[in-house]
Amino acid sequence: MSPEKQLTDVLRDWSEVFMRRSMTDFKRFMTETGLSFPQISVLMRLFHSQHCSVSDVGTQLAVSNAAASQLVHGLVQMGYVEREEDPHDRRAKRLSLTPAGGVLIEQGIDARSRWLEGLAEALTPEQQQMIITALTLLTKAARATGR
Amino acid sequence: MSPEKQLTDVLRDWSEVFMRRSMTDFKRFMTETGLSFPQISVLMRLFHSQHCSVSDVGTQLAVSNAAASQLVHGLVQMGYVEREEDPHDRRAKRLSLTPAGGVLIEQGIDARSRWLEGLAEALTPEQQQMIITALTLLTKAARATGR
DNA sequence: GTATATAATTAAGCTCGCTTAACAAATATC
DNA sequence: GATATTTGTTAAGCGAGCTTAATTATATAC
Repeated sequence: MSPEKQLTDVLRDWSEVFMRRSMTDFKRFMTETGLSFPQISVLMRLFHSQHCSVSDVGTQLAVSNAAASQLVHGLVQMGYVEREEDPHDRRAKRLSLTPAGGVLIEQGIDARSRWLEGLAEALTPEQQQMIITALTLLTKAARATGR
Repeated sequence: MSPEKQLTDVLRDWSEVFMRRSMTDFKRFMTETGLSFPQISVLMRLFHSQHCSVSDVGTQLAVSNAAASQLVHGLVQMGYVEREEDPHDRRAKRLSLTPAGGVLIEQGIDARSRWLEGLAEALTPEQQQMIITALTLLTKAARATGR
């Protein structure tokens, strides 16, 4: 078997395990928090880049501004998101997570981290080192090919 | 920085890149096929284990049997799923993908494979070899810790 | 200064997928 | 063989999220 084929295979294998785990984790997170997929998407977006606008959110979720606005409205009422006027453009709103919103998303991230830590524990230091090097390469390559 | 911490960090980094890519790919797949998230979930389930029942589908998607039945009904009408009587229990139906349904899901899988292949090409043979070894270890560890 | 474009919101209406409840048919249980 | 359980389906109704269209307020272009 060619190395390329072999690599694609192990990548696909790993993807499958990883995706399955992620999906079940995500579903659990949804039921635990009572939030929907689009709602969590918005919170994640704000977690990674604070102070974006309503239209930014709409663009990223590929929905209309109206839908984004409604979504944000709900999250504001739940106390997870704050809206404030953009000082440079008073038409626009700068969105950000409230402390409660931040805590919520961090809890989701922590859950995954714990799984990853458990994974690390199951490996010898040499194996860990190799995986660190390998994943660093892989991530770099993925970022380079990403749009 | 401890190796465990370092490993968790690179894993998280990789997760982020991988998840972002997967999400956008999945969304594109949804719009291209015109299928919803639950519909695709059903097809995926049938792709990985043919001949399961309606209640199996409901259990896996964590919805009622009624919802599963309706979902399946729609997919049958679209020509992606077949229902046939279970020979051992005439109450139950054995579900399976039609050829059209199989082709559809394979297209989705192929799209991801092409991305992974692109990744492989960007690496030297030595790097590829190391990643193969590393990911094999990681997948094995992940399967072991999986519930 | 007037006209046009942009940011966000609101309202009305639609589709989906979910639920519960009622039901039919086949199977298990006793 | 009578009763209870399981499997799947249908009907009615609900809520979430999307769309388009209309509205308001601000910013930009000429």
